[in-house]
Amino acid sequence: MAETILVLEDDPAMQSFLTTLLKSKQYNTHSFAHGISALQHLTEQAVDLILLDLGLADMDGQHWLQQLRGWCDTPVIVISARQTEQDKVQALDHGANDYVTKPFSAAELLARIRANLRQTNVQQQVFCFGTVRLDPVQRKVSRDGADVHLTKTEYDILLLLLRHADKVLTHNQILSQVWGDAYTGRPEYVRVHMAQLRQKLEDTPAAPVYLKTEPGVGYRLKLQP
Amino acid sequence: MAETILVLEDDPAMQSFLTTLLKSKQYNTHSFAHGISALQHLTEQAVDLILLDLGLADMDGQHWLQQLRGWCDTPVIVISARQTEQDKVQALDHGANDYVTKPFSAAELLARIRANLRQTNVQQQVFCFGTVRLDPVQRKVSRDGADVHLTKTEYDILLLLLRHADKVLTHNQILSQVWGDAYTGRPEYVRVHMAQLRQKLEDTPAAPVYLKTEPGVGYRLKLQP
DNA sequence: CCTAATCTTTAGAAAAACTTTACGCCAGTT
DNA sequence: AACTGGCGTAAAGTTTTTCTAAAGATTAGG
Repeated sequence: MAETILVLEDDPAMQSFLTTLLKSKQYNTHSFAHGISALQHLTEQAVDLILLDLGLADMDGQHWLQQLRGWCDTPVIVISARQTEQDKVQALDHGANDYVTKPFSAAELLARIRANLRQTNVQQQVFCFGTVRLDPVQRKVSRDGADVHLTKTEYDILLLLLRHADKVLTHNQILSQVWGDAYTGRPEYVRVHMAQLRQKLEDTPAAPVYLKTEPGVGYRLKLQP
Repeated sequence: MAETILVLEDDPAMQSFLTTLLKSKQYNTHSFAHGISALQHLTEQAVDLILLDLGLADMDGQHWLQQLRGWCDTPVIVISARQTEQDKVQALDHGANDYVTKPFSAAELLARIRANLRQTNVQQQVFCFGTVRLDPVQRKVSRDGADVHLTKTEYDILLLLLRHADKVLTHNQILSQVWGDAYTGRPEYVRVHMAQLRQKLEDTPAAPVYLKTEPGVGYRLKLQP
């Protein structure tokens, strides 16, 4: 499953360079030129990593970062032409996870992206809840020790929920991660497949203990009943 | 509570510089010149962060890192005189969290240390008042340690009040933020849901201590009773 | 102290959201 | 060409949430 990276960069040439680079490595990208619209997007949909150019036109990048950190822990890599020590220290203390100065090499940026994504994905081999186990390496799911066959869609949804265990995922987050951005606004797709997952994984599908509905919002996978 | 930093560096002058710098910032330090002894130490005692000089005499730093990552997730900041892109990419892909090239500024190194320590301490923002806690990441609310179920509207109102704690929010501000601009002028919507919130969160809903009414204006959430 | 406006609380109606099942289509397989 | 499994669609039935309305309490102002 591809990770999603948000790019906040107001220079069109640079934005295009970054998105092309990221897409060539199979990342999903969401690009924004304005701080406001990026923040708005993040409130609606979580991403796995953020690339932030400090030199934004509409607001100060440092200030943007500070604001974001009030409520969001997503890793942020700052990209900036400014090389002074003070800029770096300030950005890192405002919550940046890494700082890259222009000009930078594409390979180094990609490596730093990988390093920052890695620490998010808790290097857990097997995900568990109740008697259910999901092994992402073997792409296998079992319940009470017996293998359970999941379709690709079901598996993708379950893995997404497990990667964000105990958090609520909105219908649109699930749709865009599993089906693709073009499918947002079709919550019924998710519902049908959630019903299937409950049939296969819950003791009492009609009264689910782990795969919980959050009416009006989305779904949450609870690790504890 | 001071964090402990392990320094693996075989140049005595550099090691001394680093430990002095770290101690001046109240970090505990454990210094090693040999990869083997550092590994040995780590098996016995966990540290919060590792500073690794790639130019070790007794073994290759890249290889040391690779070995460590087999069983240990502690953040590693690599320090190296080698500036080539290939070295950086390799170290980051072997599990380094950050890469600093010599010569570096002390302030920048300290800032990067802070940034890397920060992401370990899962310092997720949580809003609190009385015994009530709201975790915006998990979208969960608890009271006296027990989960409290809030509907979407109730949750949205509470989060809005918490984001503007101790300030008065007018009915119309709440309506436009939670329902949308088209709903201003219907204060009764807010009232019914505020009553619900009090039922769920206040000890004596009829005499609220936190969710206060400002007659004629709106509501205010007081952080202190 | 009286009045009008504002507010709390409850209950039930209405709306929205959700679950579940069934069916037809499509792609890949036999 | 028929079979199969997986998916999207639709519809019926259920649950949850929200809105409405009304009765009683509180507040602000004269």
